[in-house]
Amino acid sequence: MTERKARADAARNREAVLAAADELFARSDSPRGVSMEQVAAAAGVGKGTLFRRFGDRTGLIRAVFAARSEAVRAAVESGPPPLGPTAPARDRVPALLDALLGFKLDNRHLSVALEDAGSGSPYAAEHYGWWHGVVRDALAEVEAVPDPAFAAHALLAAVRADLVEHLVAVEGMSGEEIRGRLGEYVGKVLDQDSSCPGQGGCGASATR
Amino acid sequence: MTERKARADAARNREAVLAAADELFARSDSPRGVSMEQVAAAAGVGKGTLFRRFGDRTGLIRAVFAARSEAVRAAVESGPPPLGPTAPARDRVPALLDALLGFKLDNRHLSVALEDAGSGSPYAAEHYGWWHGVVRDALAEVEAVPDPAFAAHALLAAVRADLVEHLVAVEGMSGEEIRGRLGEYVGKVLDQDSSCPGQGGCGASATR
DNA sequence: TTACAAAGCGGACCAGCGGTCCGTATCGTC
DNA sequence: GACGATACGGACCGCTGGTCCGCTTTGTAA
Repeated sequence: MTERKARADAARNREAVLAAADELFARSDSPRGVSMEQVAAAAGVGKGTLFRRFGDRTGLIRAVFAARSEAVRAAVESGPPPLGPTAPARDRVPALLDALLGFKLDNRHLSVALEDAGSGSPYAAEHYGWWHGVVRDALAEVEAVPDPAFAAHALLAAVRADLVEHLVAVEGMSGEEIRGRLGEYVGKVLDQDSSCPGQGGCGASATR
Repeated sequence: MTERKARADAARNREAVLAAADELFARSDSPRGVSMEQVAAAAGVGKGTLFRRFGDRTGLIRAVFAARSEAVRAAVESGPPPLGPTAPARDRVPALLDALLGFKLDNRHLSVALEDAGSGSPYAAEHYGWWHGVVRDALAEVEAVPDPAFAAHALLAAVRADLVEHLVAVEGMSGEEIRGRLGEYVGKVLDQDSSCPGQGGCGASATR
């Protein structure tokens, strides 16, 4: 009925391609170094198949990326605090960014590939729109942030894949280091200056 | 001596190429749509000349970009406050970011072209390293910022060319609007006193 | 003014890419 | 087993960045 009779080989090939592409992107240093022909060969499939199923190179990358990020997405959409929607906004924003950063650290090459995917900017991808919406809405509940939409863009920019890649590969930072710095930075954006008037007023406990 | 006399035609061609490329990138919607052959043709020059002088596509783009940004660079390096080095850091940081944003607004397409220039990430360009250094050093003089190096990366990321392009082209924001929002945002990162109220105050402020 | 190397030029040429196309093999069904 | 629908695959195309080398232009020194 509404169900299209999916052919078995088609489904199998789809999986094979996703797996092969994932593998190749992870292995390769430069995403541009991975050609569609290579992916096809690695998956044991013809080039035509690849393009028919995914449209173009960008479509393939997006599909692989979507498959990989399913878990994080689920955690954000309906997981427990602090990532899930029930968490208080003040806690959720850092958690969201940390989760996204963690994901990019775990899938560096793939993430870079997605961002420089030929057609259109990274901002055109549905993936970005989704993250921006989530972060914006969470920020909107934090009074100290006057412009949630812009702040969301700015914060998300701080975890751009190529920046993360640069910090790791060129500046030699560890994942944990980056997470720490990002946490501090996000905290700075979220905290309201009004809560801490004058200098030296509020000292005391450095909650870690 | 060490100076080789530059041939007149060589210099003339160089200028012609830079001008033609600048023009083409400014006109074209997508930087990838501008081919080296087009640039060569527009400059009235052979393709070989182009590659001999600039090495590769990335080199060309960087050269055009460098020529364009000379003025801003000079203003930052030895201009009057608030952009120049004599300005107090607290005023200079917003000024720097505003200047960079302004430049990207004025040279949107070229900036996007530079960022997605094939070889290497945007972070590999000398241009980025320079900006990062300036912003980092200025931030270091603002006590409220615990990690100038990371904060500089994060702030610079907020004015990435493709983000700016997105805000203008897709979200329909005006240049002035963006400047305003950025100003607010930067202020948020810079403000705030060095200490915070006990409870959940300013995220993790672990001195390492 | 002429002669002559060195510097520079240009466009034919190449390998490789993303993407298309269509004859052929495979699948699911009756 | 037969048959239509569906998916396959790789030859093929246009175009790109980049190379190469015979030819022209330039600056200089006689």
